[in-house]
Amino acid sequence: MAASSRTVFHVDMDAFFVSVEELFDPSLKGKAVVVGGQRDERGVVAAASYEARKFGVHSAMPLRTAAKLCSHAIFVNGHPDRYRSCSEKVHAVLESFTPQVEMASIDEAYLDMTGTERLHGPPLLAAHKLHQKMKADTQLNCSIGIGTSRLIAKVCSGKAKPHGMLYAVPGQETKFLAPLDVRDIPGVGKVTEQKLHSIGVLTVGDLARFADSFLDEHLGKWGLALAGKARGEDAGAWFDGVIGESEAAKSISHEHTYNHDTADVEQIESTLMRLSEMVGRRLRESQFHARTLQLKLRYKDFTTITRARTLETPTQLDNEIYRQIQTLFHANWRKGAEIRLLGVHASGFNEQALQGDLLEDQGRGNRNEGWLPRAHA
DNA sequence: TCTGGGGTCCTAGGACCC
DNA sequence: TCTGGGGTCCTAGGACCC
Repeated sequence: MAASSRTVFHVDMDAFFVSVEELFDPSLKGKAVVVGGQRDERGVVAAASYEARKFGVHSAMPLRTAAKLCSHAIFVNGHPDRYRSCSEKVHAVLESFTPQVEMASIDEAYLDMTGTERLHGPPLLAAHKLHQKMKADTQLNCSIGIGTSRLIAKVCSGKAKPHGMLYAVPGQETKFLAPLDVRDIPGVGKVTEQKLHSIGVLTVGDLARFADSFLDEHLGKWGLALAGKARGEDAGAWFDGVIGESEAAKSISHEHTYNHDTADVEQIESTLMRLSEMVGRRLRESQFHARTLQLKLRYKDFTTITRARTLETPTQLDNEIYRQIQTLFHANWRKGAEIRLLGVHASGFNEQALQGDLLEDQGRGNRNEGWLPRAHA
């Protein structure tokens, strides 16, 4: 068992956005810093320094709330381009350890370190070297979780923060998971936590008591997989699947929240035009054509609707995108009602392979058989 | 204290087809 | 005469993640 098990690293950068901002402005170091916008703006916290967290500030919290909890905090606008370029440096460091790197987001990655012992030594030594190289090459700290699956490694990195490492030894997974709070499991948010509590499940170990049919009924197939994992089984694709290159994007979207709600048609249409152009530009950059276009509309009272339209011919043209979005808007807007947010979303890229140049899709690997044209019956 | 923006995945119902 | 069953596509909404 242990001999054949995989070694998965989950590498998670510590307070990534804040740390990157500190590189650009060292005077921020050691202070309460909130990244995401100004203290009086509509918006939420994208990241908070550990100093700010002491005052109860955390990500996803409204900026104005953060300002009340921690009035001396320094508020900084986000710089996505800075984070992207730092993320590329992080990626390069990881690739120097193993080619099997999968960036799971801008600041975290899974590494398949199986079979790298001769090169890097046992897991904890390899992790120590990674810590050091990361700091040397990027000036950033990371936390490292080590286990036999993505799930175990991810849970470990969460427990290792900041700037730590944690290794769940092969064979001990069930024991390791059992006492954990269900909320420690990635994918269990507020809603699922409440559902689990209501049926008496507080820890991962508690899940083992329930029959599969019951879990399937109440939690769906994800809960089923988690329970399997809690019992030490391989639980399928996400938990146990191959760690490879990050896959191509499946959707592209842009949205905008107004600082002041509006029902002004000219203003609304110019926003939709701008969002359509942003989506179109990114489609062309990625050489995607989208089949499905979706409008998102959020009213003043936060009620939100989405309306989609699938085209016969996929597109990447600003004008075509805007025409569809504009039509959807006028067919669905409660006329005169004030709008808080507008969004334009493009998806259905796979089908493009049917119309377009299959050669373009070479090198994407052969796992995505779904996008290959089916043989004509 | 009102609640961003960019994503992924899942569910559920209806249409449609065999 | 009271009504199949599976599969796929599409839409809308929602949970969740960083």
